[in-house]
Amino acid sequence: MGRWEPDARGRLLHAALDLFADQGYEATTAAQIAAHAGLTKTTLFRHFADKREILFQGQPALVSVVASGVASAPEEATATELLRAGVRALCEWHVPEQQEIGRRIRPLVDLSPELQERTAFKRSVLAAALVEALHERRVERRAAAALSDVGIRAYYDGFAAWTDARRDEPLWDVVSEELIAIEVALRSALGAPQRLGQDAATR
Amino acid sequence: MGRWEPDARGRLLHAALDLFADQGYEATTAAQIAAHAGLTKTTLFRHFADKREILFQGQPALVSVVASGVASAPEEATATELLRAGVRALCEWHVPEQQEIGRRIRPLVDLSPELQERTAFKRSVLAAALVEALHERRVERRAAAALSDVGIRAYYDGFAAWTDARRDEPLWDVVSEELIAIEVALRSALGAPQRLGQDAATR
DNA sequence: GTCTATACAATGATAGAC
DNA sequence: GTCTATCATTGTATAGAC
Repeated sequence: MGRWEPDARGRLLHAALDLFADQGYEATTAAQIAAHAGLTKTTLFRHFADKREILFQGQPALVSVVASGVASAPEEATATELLRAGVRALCEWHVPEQQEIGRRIRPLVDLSPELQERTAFKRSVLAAALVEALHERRVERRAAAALSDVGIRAYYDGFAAWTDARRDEPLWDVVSEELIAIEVALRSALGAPQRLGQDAATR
Repeated sequence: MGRWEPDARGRLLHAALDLFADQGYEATTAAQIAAHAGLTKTTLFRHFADKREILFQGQPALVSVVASGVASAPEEATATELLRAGVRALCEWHVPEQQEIGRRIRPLVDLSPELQERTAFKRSVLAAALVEALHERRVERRAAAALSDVGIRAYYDGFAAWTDARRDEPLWDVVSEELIAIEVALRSALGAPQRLGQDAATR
């Protein structure tokens, strides 16, 4: 044991979640968060580049997770199989504790444009990493880009559904279903043109 | 004529572009920009919510542009036709002058995480608006979401190609080609599974 | 190697005068 | 619509403490 309480980052995260829930994101100052974690503002900014990053800690790792997920797929994998491998790796990186954290973060993001901005940025960085990974496995550029959008959407929408669900279903189960559903919907929308407003299932 | 030079927003934009090109985005203060436009910092922030927004002025309009583009498509339009109508409306909203402005903004964004963040946010807001518009035209939720991603990607990538090109081709021509190319690539990737690493065109 | 104290520049908000 | 002035907060930089 060192001279300081351990896990400064974790304490800052929980202090932030508590204070944000009480006062809202904007009304809470960095100094307040630091104080609640038994630290000073200076130390907070030694651990996190900015106030928002407290809530997104760990996410930088996702870029390499998705990359190695795709890279380690079987040699003979098709483009959609490579996509599944990448998205699956993302899902398996998450530990059950993040279900609870995600549940607490969501309403904060919904109320704060600043947090929405950071979310959108992280998503775009992750999507770009997935495009690169697919392209390196010889998926053509445009296909890689479009498939990446599909996979990232399944991941985010699936993650939201997962944090909402009380059951402790694995994240990948939820996202995998979402991914398949999107692929089906897209194939049908892009395929033989169908008139809308009719129930396609009845034909 | 009033007491002030007209078009404060336009003057601020060009002052910002000049100073950013010289000193970089971060090294340029809001006060400097305001001074170069013959204004004060206070007035700058009356016109723009923050420093970044100087470069993105006008873009809030795109949300309603894409919505009415989709809404005013023919009754019998298919999902992909609705998508094209929305993206086309976006393209036709842009005036040729924005080709030059886009050319000057891009390198700034490439160097500034802060601007990348704002870009990603605008993109996500636009994509969400497109999803809503498609859904209101009875495109199923997941198909609307995935098609929106395709359309927004075509729009952004096409816009980048358009600003790079010296020719004065209409933006929609560039984006339309991109959109079709993505649809083709995606249909092929999602369709009959194909092994990679072979040239599909030679079969 | 992590924490703290202090000082500092810049953003962005606010109140009141012209 | 613009200006002056003041202000809290973010985030940085530096120096040193344990």
